[in-house]
Amino acid sequence: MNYSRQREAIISVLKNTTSHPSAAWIYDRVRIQIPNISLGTVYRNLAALEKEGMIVKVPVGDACEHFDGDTTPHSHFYCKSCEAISDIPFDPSDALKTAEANHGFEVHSVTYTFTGICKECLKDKN
Amino acid sequence: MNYSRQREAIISVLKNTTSHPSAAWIYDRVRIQIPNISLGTVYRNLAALEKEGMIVKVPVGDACEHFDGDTTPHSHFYCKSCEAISDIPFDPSDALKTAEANHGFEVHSVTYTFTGICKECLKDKN
DNA sequence: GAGAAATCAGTAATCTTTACTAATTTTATT
DNA sequence: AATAAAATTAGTAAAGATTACTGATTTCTC
Repeated sequence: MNYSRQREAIISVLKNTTSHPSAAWIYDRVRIQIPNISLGTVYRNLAALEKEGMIVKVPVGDACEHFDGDTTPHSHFYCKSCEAISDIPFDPSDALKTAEANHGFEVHSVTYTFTGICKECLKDKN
Repeated sequence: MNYSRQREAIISVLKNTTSHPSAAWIYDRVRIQIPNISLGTVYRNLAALEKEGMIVKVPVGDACEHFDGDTTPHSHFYCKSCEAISDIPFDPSDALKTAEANHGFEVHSVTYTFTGICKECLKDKN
């Protein structure tokens, strides 16, 4: 993989947020530095980085894909109300070993997603 | 929610497969019974059934959404090679309790997705 | 059976993502 | 530093998934 300024900027955006952003959000951020970057470039690089294991996809079941620059073992919480994705320090790696041992799969990653209503949104309801 | 023949057919398709199908797949199946059903009807009913908790979304990070008629606690394995989604009898409900207790979220569901290469695809490689 | 509410079929529109192409940038080599 | 091959990009077009809309049909309640 050759160097590119665009890819560096995308990595930098992803490594400096905990918001698990979509491609569109990343595009908006990167455009501050590189105003004429193409949305296709963002998508292409996100796919390449995911393939290399440098970033992680976080599918939560809303309209679009989300990405995470933090590849250490942890879990996610998706709020159905405000649609935010937050981290939960829950290491799923034990389950990974169990799955490989019991089912014969070659497991590359485990995504553990909790869905519900977050603390802030619960507050707003009362 | 009023009765509709279309919704019954959709539920029936979902309850009689373990393949975690997409809306398009469900549409094709239901059309055998109801040839002029509309794709929009399938989407609308899937959303309504999911809201009611009668079915479950299974986001795996491919192009489209998948659905599961089995709402009992279990987990999923997504094969990156053949793109099949299979069940794993891994009950995530303990983790749910942990998340609620430690983080104050109101957790509605937990999605535990393993991603990798399934047994059959591993066989094909050799 | 009649009226109100819910649902539907069919179509159009929207949104996300991918594909394509000619131009630019990077890398390796001299 | 100049050069050629390979990788990457911007910009645009196309594809695919999902939602929105409208007038007609079906379901429910009385």
